[in-house]
Amino acid sequence: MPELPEVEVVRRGLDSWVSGRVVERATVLDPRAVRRHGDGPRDLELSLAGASVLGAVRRGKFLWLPIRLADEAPDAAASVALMAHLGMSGQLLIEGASAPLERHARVILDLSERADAPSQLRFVDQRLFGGLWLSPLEPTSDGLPGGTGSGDPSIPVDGAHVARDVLDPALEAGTLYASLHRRSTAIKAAILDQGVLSGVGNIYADEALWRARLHYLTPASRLSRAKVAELLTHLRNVMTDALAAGGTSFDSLYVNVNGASGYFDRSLNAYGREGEACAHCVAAARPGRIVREKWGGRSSYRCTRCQRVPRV
DNA sequence: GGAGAGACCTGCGAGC
DNA sequence: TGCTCGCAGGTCTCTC
Repeated sequence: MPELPEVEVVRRGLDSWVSGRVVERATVLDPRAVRRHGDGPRDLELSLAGASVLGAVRRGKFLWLPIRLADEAPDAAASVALMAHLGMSGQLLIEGASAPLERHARVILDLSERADAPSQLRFVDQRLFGGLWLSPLEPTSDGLPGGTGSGDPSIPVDGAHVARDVLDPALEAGTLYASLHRRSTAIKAAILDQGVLSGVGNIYADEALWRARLHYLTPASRLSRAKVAELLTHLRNVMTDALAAGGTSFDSLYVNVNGASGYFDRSLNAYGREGEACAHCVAAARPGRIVREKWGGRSSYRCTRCQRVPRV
């Protein structure tokens, strides 16, 4: 399932294949994929027709394409963003118009001709947790670029609630500590909260907590400033490692814009390793094993020995 | 305002 | 063989 590294791989693909092109036609095949567009699928189709794509930006797991609408001046800055969230199973694929339509294709954008690039951007989503919609751009609250891939201090209204993500150099450990220090909730819930820091999903939360030797139920407010800085470093490292590997893929649900899967799942130490020996413990000749536990409606993986249950 | 639970959604595998 | 059920999980909404 797409998390921050996977979304960044997709963003880079969109930036190279879609930026500078015009949407000649938008076709919504399944209205459920654009349900977050308040004015309905027909309005989305009409708004996108003739719009120019000016880039590809990401904050956390939210992607957006700043666009200039057809009725705006050719030199005008983007006033609106085409938002995209991949949810659990979303894919944004660049394909030729003659390529067979995917079973779960939901939206098709026909793009202006470019000799070296296919002509369609397709949004494919099996489970429909993701979607596309339009959102107006507004200035960022801190005057900094809105996200990765942008030099422009603007952000979509629908992305303004999302905190800066793990790979954003503007996110500082001190800011994260101040945010966590106010929370009595479990550390895993805190780092999954996109309003605290963005881009962390279930897989990488478990991996970073394993690297930091923290139990997922440890109260966020109990972490020292140094431990928060260490956790942020682990989060950044695990994301960077995953990005270098092209993302994590357990099945065909996550692919880049060319349809290729990543291979970081082979490097995971906690997530999906139920019953296996913990790598920390193997190195220290201890008997720790990875267990899977249900928490918050989803699975959490931890080592029984180096991620012990916190004392209440 | 913070925290937790439930809903959304579909394909797959297990169990009967 | 075919049916039912549980599971996977990011985000939003609702309730307390």
